[in-house]
Amino acid sequence: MSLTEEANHGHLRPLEHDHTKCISKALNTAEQLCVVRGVQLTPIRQQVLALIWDSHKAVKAYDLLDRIKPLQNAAKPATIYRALDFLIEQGLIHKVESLNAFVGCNCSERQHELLLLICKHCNEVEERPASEVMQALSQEFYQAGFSPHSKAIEAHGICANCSDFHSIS
Amino acid sequence: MSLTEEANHGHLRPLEHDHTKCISKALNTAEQLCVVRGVQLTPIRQQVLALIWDSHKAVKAYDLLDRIKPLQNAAKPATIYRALDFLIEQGLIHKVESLNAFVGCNCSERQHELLLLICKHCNEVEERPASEVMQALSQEFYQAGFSPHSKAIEAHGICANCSDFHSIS
DNA sequence: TCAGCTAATGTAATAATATAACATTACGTA
DNA sequence: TACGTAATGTTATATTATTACATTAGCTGA
Repeated sequence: MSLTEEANHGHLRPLEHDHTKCISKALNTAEQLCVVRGVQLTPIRQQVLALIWDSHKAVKAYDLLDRIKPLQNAAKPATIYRALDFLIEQGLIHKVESLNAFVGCNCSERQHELLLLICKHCNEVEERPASEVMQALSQEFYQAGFSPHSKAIEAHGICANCSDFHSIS
Repeated sequence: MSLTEEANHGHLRPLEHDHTKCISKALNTAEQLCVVRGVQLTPIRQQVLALIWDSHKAVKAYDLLDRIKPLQNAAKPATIYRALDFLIEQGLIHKVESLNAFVGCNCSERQHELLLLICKHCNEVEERPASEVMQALSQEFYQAGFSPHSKAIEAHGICANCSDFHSIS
C-alpha cells in the first residue's frame, strides 16, 4: 500500500486514474439499465451523460449547454434540463443541491441516495453509501414519525487527495 | 400524553401551537447573541428574521422581498440577500439547499448543522440534532480522509403531523 | 471640530438557474 | 394511413442570486 493510499484510509481515488474507464463503465451501465427498464437513452441523453462523466466534478447545466452545442446545434436550456431530469429519474446522476450542479452516479443499479463528499479544493465529488449514516438516519426518521421520500446528504470540505497533496508538497 | 403526541413518538410540533412564542423566543435569542458577538442586528436584519419566523415553512428570498417592502420601501434583492447572508453567518437561519429557501434556526447558540425534515404536505421544516447520524457521519468522514467544513442533511417526505392528519381524518 | 475609517444600506444592472407553453418530429401500432 | 405517444425544437419568461458603485451613519483619533 502506498503512502498516499494509507493516508486516505484506503479510499483513494488516485489523482491520475484511468478516467476513460470511468466514462465507458458509466455509459455501458446506463445503456444496459435503460434497455432493461424499457426507457430510451437517446443521443442527447447519452451525450449529456458523457459530458457529465467528463470529470468527477459537479457540472453546471449551462456549462453542459455550452459543451453540447457543437454536437447538438439546436440545444437550448430545455434540452439540457430535460436530459438531466431523465438521468436523475433513472438514478444515473445526482443533483448536488448545494451547488446547483450535477455529477455522475456510480451506483445507479443500487440505492442512489448517498453521501456526497464535495472537495472545495479540487471540486471533485465522491459518493459513498455511508450505510451506518443511512441506518442512523432511518432510525431518526422513525423517531420523528417522518416518512421520507428522498434525502440528500452533502458535505463540503477537503478530500483525501487534496489533504495529501498539501501535506506532501 | 395525547393520542397525537403518541403517534408522533413524542416529537410533535402541535398543529396549533402558540407560534407567537416561537417568534419572540427566536428574536430575543438573536438579539442576545448579536450583542454577545458584537455584531449588529439592524432593523432590516431583524425584520427579515421576523418574516422568516412568521412560519415554520421555508421561505423564498423574493417572497421575503415582497413582504418587507411595506416596511422597507427601498428594499431590493441585495437588501434581502445581505440580510440572509448575515443571518446564516450568525447561525440564526438555515438555507434549505434543496428548495432555495430559508428557515429559522432554533439552536443558534449550539451546533447549527442539523437534519432538516421537510414536509411535502404542510411544507413545514423540522430541525433535529440527530446526534447519532452526525456521529456516524464524522466516522464516515474519518474513514474517507475527508475534512468537512460544512454539511447539509435534508430529507423530503411527510411529517408526523400530516401523517396523523391523514390517518385520523 | 472634522477628516478619515468602517459597516451598513441604496440603487441599477445583469448574471445564473430553471420552467412553461406550444409546435414539430419520429416512430410504433391499430 | 390515421392515430397516439415520447422526444425534441423553439420562444419566451420566471426565478434565484450577484456585482459594482454610490451613499449614509456612526465611530475614532488628530
